[in-house]
Parts: sequence; C-alpha cells; structure tokens
Amino acid sequence: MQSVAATREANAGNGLTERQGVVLEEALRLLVDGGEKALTTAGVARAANCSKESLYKWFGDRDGLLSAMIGFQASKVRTQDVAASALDAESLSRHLVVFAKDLLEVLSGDVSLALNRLAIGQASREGSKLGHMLQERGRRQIGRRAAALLEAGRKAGLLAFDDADEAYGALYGLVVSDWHLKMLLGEEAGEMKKGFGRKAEQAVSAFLTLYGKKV
Amino acid sequence: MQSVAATREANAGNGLTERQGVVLEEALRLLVDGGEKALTTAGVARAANCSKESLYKWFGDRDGLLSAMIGFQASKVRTQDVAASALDAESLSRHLVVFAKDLLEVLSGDVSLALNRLAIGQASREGSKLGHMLQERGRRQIGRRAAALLEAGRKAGLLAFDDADEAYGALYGLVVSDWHLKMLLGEEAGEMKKGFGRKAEQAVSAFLTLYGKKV
DNA sequence: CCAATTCAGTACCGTACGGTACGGTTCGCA
DNA sequence: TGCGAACCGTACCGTACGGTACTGAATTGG
Repeated sequence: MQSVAATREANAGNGLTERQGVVLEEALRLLVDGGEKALTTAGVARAANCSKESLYKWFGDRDGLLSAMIGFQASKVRTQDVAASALDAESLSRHLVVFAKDLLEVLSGDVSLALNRLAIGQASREGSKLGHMLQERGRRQIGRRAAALLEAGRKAGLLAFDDADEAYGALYGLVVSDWHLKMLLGEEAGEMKKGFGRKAEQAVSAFLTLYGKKV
Repeated sequence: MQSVAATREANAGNGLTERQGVVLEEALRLLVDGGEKALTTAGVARAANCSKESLYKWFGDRDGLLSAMIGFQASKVRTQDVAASALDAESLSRHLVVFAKDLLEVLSGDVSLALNRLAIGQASREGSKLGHMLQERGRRQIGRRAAALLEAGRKAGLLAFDDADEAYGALYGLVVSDWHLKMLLGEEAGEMKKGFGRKAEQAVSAFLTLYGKKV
C-alpha cells in the first residue's frame, strides 16, 4: 500500500505529478499524527519542503488539498476481485472470512481512521462534500467486492437472499458492529486487532446461518 | 427530552444552575446548526446573552464547555427499564423491535450526531477524553438496557447465548449496520428515517434466527 | 440605605491560521 | 550562454479565535 509503485499509480490516475504525490503523502502523515488541527498549510509546506504558494497553485485552497488527499488515498486502495469459479460451501466461507478480516483491517487503519475523522468533522457545514467523496470512492469499492462475492455464492446455490443490499448490510453489521465507531472515538485499536480473526469467523458463521442455503 | 423538567433534572444531576443549563442548551443548538467551527466562545456568549467571562468562570475553558455539553445532554437521556416479567416469544420480539427503533432514533438525532462528530473530531489528540465520555455516558446506558432485555429473554428460556456481549454486538450490528457512519458523514437522515421500522423488524427477525431458542 | 456579589457587555491582547506577494535559486531549453 | 518557467523560503496581511480585564447595572443580604 505504501510502496512507491502504488504511489505512482495513484498519481497517474489522478493527474498528479510525483512531487505532488509526495506532498500529499506528507500531508496524510501530518493528519494521522495530529488530526485536522495539525493539518495547516504552513505545516504541510514545511513537512514536504515545498512552498505554500505551490500548495495553492496545485490544490487551489485548503479544501482542495483535503479533497486531493482523499482522492489520492482512495486511488491507492485496489480491491482484487475473487475468481467466481469453483465455489463450494467451504471456499465461500473462507472467502467471506478473508473479506471480513480485510474489512476490519481497512477500517482500523491509521489513514482510514484519520480521513474518516476529517470528513466527519466537516460534515456539518459545506454539504459534506468530503463525506460523499469518502463514501463513493472508499466504501463503494469494498461494497462491490462483497456484492460480487455474495452474487457468486447465490449463483453457486450456496446463498439465498432476495435483496443483495440487505444481505450485505447484515454481513457488514455482523462483522463491524460498533467497532468502527469506537475506534473513531479514540479507543485504542492496537489491542482490538488481536480479536479480528475470531470476530471475522464468528460473523461469517452467523451470516451463513442467516443466508446460507440449507444442505 | 427537550422539556424544561428534563433540563432541570439534568442540571441537578450535574450540579449546574438553571442559567448554566440554558447556556448549554444554546451551545448545543449552535453546535447542531453549524458544527464545531460555529461553537466559539463569543458565539455562545452572544447566543445565550451571557458574558464570555461567565463562560470561563463556569466551565473553565473551551474544553470544559464541551465536556459540560456532553454530560448535560447525556443526563437528559433516561432509559426506562423493561419489566422482566411476563416475557413470551411474541412480547420479547416486540420489545426488541422497540429497542431497535429507539436505537436508530437516538443515533439519528441531531444532537447525538453533532456530539459524536465533535468527539470524533477531537479524538486524534488529547487522549480522546470526549470520546470516552460519550462512550461511557451514552452508549453504556443503552447497552445496559439491551443487556437487561437479553438477560430477561435468556432467563425466560427464549434466547440462547453464552456471551451476552457477543449477542449484543450482533444485535447492534444487525440493527445499525453502516447507517450510523453514513449519517455521521453527512448523508441526509430525513429520508432514511422512513425505513427505520422495517429495518428494525428485519434486524430483530435475523437476531432471533441466530439467538432465539428453537420451539 | 448601603456594601458585596454576580453578571452582561465590551474592549483588549496574543496567537495562529489561510491566503498572497516577493526575492532568490534551480533546471530545462534554445 | 542567456532566457523563462517552476519553485522554495520567507515575509507579510487580514482575520478570527481563546482567554483576560474592566465597567456598569442588577440583585441580595443586612
């Protein structure tokens, strides 16, 4: 995720130069370390060894910088699709557990938490532009991966549901419960991560109880 | 919830004078309307017709004001306990649906969303004091109500679970899914509220499939 | 009727931030 | 070698905020 290759790809996808990518990386680090309050234009310029003038030239204003940060980070996250072939009950369960663990890992990541906090903090005013962006470019991605997995399960006769969104909502809720909110509120994520594996398996087991086709 | 009686009770519980309660009420209104950025000391003083000096005398500093706002709001929410007697399968289900609807109503409330956004925004620095406070005085309350309900269901032989926290986590996840996050990110809550009833019933139905004792 | 307390209203101070302007430097290119 | 674009570093400006100090009015208790 943090590799130079991923960064370069993200730049290309957003029409950013490499230098600008480095600056955004540094801005994200500042945001993760100190929250929105630490994300000042002067601070970013100092940390990235660039001038404030360049920041305004590249990103317009502070909000433009925030948007660029979200877009930049989102374009670094690539979700590989699962081969829809050869699904049996056991492999479906395994895929679901992997998905659940990935979901928990993503949601508990430093940068994800920081960006969500940022967007939530700005949600009151300004029509929640950042919130929509985060929703669209972040959650939609992982939602599509889940939808594909669920659809494959149904096609293979292993899952039974009418509304895919409803089924996904149940899966998401069983996996995440209120952990995301707790982490957003500042609960130490370090100690929670140990329980992710067990939590993911329990959630998938419950999900299959609800939506798995009886055998 | 917004009645004068509730306000007075909240004041008494926190050692606040009536005047201070009015000020906090006004501060909450500012926060709901304009987010944290709109919650300036001068703004609160102007809106509440008090002096900044009084604000600092009563609450110490800005953080003290924020803490007082959370404590004030939390002490206005009273969760009535359910009579543990006369539980049959149908009444348990009904109670669970009511709980689920209440939960969704609370989480989608203006003040709740604003305070959660506030605490989340401050979670990066400062050891997330507000986050813990919100967690302790807000979620714990409703968590206890749910725990009591689940325990009553188990005592009556209607529910089967080993770990009450795990069962509550499943119930919470099924009910809330990712709606809370979406609302925190700024999704219009107005249109969602119509679906609360159906959502609550579906969630309870799923929960009973998982944890209801077979008959 | 007076003294003490409380508080509203305002003015004030230091600071920090967003945004702009400018001088100096590097680098690519003709 | 000369030229222009890009850019760093810094200085600067206006504003807004947190927090403090002061003044005058209202209230209270004796």
